[in-house]
Amino acid sequence: MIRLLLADDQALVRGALAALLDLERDLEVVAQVGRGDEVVSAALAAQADVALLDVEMPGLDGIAAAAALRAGAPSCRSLIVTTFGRPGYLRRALDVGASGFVVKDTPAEQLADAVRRVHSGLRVVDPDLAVASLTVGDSPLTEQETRVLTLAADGGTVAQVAGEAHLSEGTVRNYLSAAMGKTGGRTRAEAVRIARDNGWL
Amino acid sequence: MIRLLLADDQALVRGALAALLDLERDLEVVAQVGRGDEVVSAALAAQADVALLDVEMPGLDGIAAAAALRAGAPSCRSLIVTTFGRPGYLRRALDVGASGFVVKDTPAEQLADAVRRVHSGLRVVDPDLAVASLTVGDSPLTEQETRVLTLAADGGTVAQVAGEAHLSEGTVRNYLSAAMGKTGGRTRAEAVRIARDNGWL
DNA sequence: AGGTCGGCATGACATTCGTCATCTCGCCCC
DNA sequence: GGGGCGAGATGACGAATGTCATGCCGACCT
Repeated sequence: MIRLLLADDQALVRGALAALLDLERDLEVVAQVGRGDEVVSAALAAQADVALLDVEMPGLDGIAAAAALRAGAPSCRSLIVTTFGRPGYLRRALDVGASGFVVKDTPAEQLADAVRRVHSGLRVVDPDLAVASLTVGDSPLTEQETRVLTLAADGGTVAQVAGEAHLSEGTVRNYLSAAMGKTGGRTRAEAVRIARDNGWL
Repeated sequence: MIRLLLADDQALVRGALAALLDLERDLEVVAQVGRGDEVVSAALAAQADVALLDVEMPGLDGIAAAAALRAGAPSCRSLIVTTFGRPGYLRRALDVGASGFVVKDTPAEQLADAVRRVHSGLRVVDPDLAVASLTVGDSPLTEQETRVLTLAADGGTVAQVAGEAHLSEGTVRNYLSAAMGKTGGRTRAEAVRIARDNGWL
């Protein structure tokens, strides 16, 4: 009997996944949480074998949660289940010790198999995404560029970003300029979009 | 026995919802599609009573699909099930004749009840969203403003948008300026964000 | 000590943007 | 025919943005 933990911020999806997986004879959902920062404690309390983690979650994102699991509950393997097939997500997830990465586009029948493979120590990776991850490569952005770009992502002015980042206004422009150069975007907004699509944010 | 049609572009979510709803004695999933433009034909072929429609779908979005259902398969009621609780979505969905609107945050147990209520002719509306819809109101943007803002949404420059829209460069700026005024955003990107959050795009 | 390098700031410059008043043209209405 | 009206265009102007060269400073070699 494989003991499962579900982490997804959408209660409906969580419950539906639980229903789907509980249909399998050898699977058992023993915990559900809606926030990333509750994953480790729930995994410990429920003695979960495998954690299904969404990437977009309040508190702690799924990748960070996988890292926390690795540290705090090493016997629990993690399988990232996410809406967005961003190459950077896959790379970061594997870097952090996740055992599997599945996008929500995959047929429902394959999920249980993915869980079993992960539980038996194998790695499960979406093949399309794997090649995308290779062609796109790692994020070319430095830490600061990422930070500034993230702050600028919701459309604030340079002055606002400079204030939030405790940087000079000119420096912010420099970082944004560098980020635009590296992403190939001609505009700040375009750079944000490209970085998002690649999972670099 | 209530016959259900599921429409969601994410196969995993679709399958999971099917598993969840099939647990109920009086519910039966008779069709599943991954695109909005397959909804009507599938509903007719399967003689569905209620259609669960996601908003974000390729081909035709869930709201347009609900409208198409109203016209092409009037005996099938539609229940919008969406990730994003955008007030504008709710309003448009109701305008178009949808019988219910549920966000994916709601507990899984309530979904079956929502389906039953919709089937019996009642309307199901998320109460929080209903008040939000009242306070936010309808989109203040004109058709052109919406179009230009949508084109500008992915970060292109004014010249690009002008080319795609077959408008003068100055006119584009005028529309963007108007859109920023109406949304309250100080920046083009911010206007995009606000319009998106309200479901005006 | 000297040298190099990365993070941050500064200043100057050409574009681009956001704003506004104004003009044209087609359309509807009386 | 005349008057309004809305969509689109134009032009001008100040502010914000994108780009680049340069200066400063602390860290880290050797």
